[in-house]
Amino acid sequence: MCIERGLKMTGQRRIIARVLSESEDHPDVEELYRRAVALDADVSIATVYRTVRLLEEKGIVARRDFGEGRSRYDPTDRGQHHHLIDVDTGKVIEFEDEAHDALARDIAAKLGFELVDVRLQLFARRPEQKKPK
Amino acid sequence: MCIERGLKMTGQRRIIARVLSESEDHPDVEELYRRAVALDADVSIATVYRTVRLLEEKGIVARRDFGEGRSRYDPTDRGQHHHLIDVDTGKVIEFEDEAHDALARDIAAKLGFELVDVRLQLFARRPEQKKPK
DNA sequence: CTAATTGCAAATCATTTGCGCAGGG
DNA sequence: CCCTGCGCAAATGATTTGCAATTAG
Repeated sequence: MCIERGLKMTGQRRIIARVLSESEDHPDVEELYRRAVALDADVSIATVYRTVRLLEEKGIVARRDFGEGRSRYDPTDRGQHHHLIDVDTGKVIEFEDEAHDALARDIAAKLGFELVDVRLQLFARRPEQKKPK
Repeated sequence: MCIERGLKMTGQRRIIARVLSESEDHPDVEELYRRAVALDADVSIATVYRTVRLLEEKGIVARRDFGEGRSRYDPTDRGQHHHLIDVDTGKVIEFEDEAHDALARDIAAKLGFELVDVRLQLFARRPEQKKPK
């Protein structure tokens, strides 16, 4: 899936790549490290950082920043998508929206630009359950 | 403009508030500190951090994160707006878009949520001037 | 065999915080 | 006068990096 990109396929890279491709959520490096160690103890957190950076440069994973001070990652093979963050639970929901992407392209064009990438994050809450403060 | 919020109006806060309200761009703390010192030497970077956090909690400034690893700030009296980042120059352009905000509300509603906040960033480039690599 | 990769620990970077002192109300 | 806010320097937390040992191709 990512072997033929000029990277040596080492044991730790294999593990980290697997952890990433199997993840359905948006783990941070600490979490990736935990999962990797659970599969094979021979990984250091430094290698996770290095690998994740490498995969990001190669376009295999996307780095996300939800304003928590650390980065989260997810494989790009899930397709271009955006995020809705439940402000009460912190849960992240992915979604795609054709109409939105088209609108984004239009907005950029109107400003005289050609769109390269869009980052959209919706912070929201479930309406019914009023949080007692 | 922000005095009656239960904050003591000290000299350094006055300076930092002025620097912020006069800024047309999105300075980071380091930059705010530089500008503040230029007006009045009696400010420490720690105070800039403290003040900026305070003003953010009070809703007087907005914290932005353009994925550079540090936060940038701008006064909220400029209104709710989004950002287009020129990927070649790093320049940030602000814009508003009614249609987009409505669409965002719709998307959240469709997912069963009530929108609290939207963060939209367009990464784009000017089409004509091809950057020589 | 040789360059790429790893682990570890030390180094960075942005940001926060403890503490004794100063100043606003 | 009292409590809040300040400067300083040390503490934190995430991420990066130098270096010597290890390994993929």
